[in-house]
Amino acid sequence: MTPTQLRAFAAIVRHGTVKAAADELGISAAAISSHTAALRKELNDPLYHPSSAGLAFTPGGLRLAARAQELLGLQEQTRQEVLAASRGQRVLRLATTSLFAEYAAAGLLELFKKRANDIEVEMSVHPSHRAAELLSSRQADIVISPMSPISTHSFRSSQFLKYELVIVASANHPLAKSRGDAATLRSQTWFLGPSAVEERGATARLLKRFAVPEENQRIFQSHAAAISEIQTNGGIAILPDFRTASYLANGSLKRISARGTTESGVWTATSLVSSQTTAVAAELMRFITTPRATRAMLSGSGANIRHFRPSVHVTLWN
Amino acid sequence: MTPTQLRAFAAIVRHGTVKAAADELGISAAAISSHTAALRKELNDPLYHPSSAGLAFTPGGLRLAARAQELLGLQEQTRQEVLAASRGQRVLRLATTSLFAEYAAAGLLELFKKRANDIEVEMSVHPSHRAAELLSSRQADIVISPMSPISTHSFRSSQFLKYELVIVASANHPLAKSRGDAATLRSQTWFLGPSAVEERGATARLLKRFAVPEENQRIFQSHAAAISEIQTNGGIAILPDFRTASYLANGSLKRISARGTTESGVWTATSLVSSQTTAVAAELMRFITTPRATRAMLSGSGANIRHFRPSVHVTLWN
DNA sequence: TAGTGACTTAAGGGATGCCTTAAATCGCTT
DNA sequence: AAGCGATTTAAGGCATCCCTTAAGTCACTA
Repeated sequence: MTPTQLRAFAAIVRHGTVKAAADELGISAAAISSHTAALRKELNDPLYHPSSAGLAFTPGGLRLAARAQELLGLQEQTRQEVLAASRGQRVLRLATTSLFAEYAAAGLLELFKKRANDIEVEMSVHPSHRAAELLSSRQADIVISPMSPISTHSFRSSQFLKYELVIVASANHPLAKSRGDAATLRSQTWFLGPSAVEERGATARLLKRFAVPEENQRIFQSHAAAISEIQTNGGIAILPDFRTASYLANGSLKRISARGTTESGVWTATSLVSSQTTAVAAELMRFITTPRATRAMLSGSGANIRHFRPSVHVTLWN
Repeated sequence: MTPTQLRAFAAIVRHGTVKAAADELGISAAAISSHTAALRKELNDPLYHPSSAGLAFTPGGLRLAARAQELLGLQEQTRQEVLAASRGQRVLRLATTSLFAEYAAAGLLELFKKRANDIEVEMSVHPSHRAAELLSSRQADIVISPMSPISTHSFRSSQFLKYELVIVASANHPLAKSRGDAATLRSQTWFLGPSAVEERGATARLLKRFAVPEENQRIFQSHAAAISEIQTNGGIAILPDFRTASYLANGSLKRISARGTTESGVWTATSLVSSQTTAVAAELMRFITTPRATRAMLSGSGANIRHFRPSVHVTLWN
């Protein structure tokens, strides 16, 4: 699966014929075909075959078509990023869990970016058990997740923000008035964000404590979407305490208080030791524990236009 | 930038020394070094150099480190996907705009997946101008976006859902009571979702019509997050009409009605012509226009646990 | 100052990649 | 049934890749 082979296959896909692909790349049709042959052998799939209406791709061929383009694009992007980096463009790659990304990251990053105006920040969401792997393979400069700090000869951690998850319901929910017991809570429909997919972490502990059956869990693309659902559909949801104030103040949500309806966690930032990490990452490690940073995370914010590129990708399977 | 070179470099990054990388791959240190030399030449960057505390990577080297791992991972994933496809695993790749992904996709896909239980669905969000490119390069089987249907010899479109964007504010917002004029609306803070980043489309038309200055626009990671902000922070937001009913009913939001505060669009599904597309895609093209599908999109839903893998990636730059 | 350990460069051989032309195969058309 | 257009296979030449061993460079240390 060399780049040349992928380029040839991608050209076939784009043009629909081998000949046109050969013309585009300026080589003979036979050369294209031999690249295909190599791919067919490696992947053990015919990929496509001629038919009356042009080429007919096999399911495997269609999968490869999609990914080939992606692989080549990623390679080109890599080239440009390395070039940009050598020209002095500084990048910070931040990996976080979904709850932090949604409720605390925006405020932190907005403030941090003001301090170093030429910096580019990339934030991606991962399950917390990948933290060490992401750092040591250098896929992220800093990982923020709710784990106990790991201190080895290669990692450096600092805890910077405590939070509590609480259970909330809409103001007119029956449970908002009477204290509910565990069985009642378990039988509710729980409207959850992506953090419910994680197997560890505070959300998972809450779900486990109440033994919420899977059929009572509905998961949404964002925590905000889940909260929005309970305001109209009944049911209950989980929210960090520092984001409840405004809802409680304007009366749109009520907090459910029963035994064990809160669960606390501490967000921890981890990076490689300073000799192995970037200057920007070390700077954020220092900054993240300052009171200003804490205030920014707790208050949150939205980004300004033109400087914000979100990317969403969702997979549903069986 | 061949796979072999990337593997060698990734091993150096993981282990921190050339020798250890050579041992892992079972080749000599000189071989590793020659791979590095090739990369250095191609990318025109030294990538790293020896230092007292192990290897010190250049900024470009760190960028490459991150991407090399990703490239290799994507390649391996491709291999497995092609294999799975040849075993009969069926996949539908759906590309949509951000508004559809958040407000209509969940209900549609949940229902569609019930009809064909072994199917895997991948949904990704893209700007609508990439529709044709995504289809013809086979990166997506179906594109859903608010465009006028394109009908050529290679594409097939059908419009399936009309929607209207309306402007909303929290119930206690001053504008909720009095009719506002354009100047008043323009001076509000607009809390927006990712759709505001697009240069065309209904959201962009609304922002343009009121000439909302950029400093009044705050963009959030999801439309739901933006809506949640206006309930406590004042300001106004944009919402599809079919999602307003529940908010209006429980009084948490009010619709702002002034001249030009609505903008309509039609979501259109586009695929390659049936001879060029997959059976699953053709099936969704038929299904999407049925009344059941319409109802499902308008009512929406969340996915069941274990069958839902969201992925978030956000870039902030200057 | 010589030694040591780690990385890089040089040289060389075997294997593979990539492209060409030429021939073969296959499906469709006249 | 022959012709035609398109794809594939075969054969061969040239370049490149990939690995090895051996020598060179450099920083640190005894």
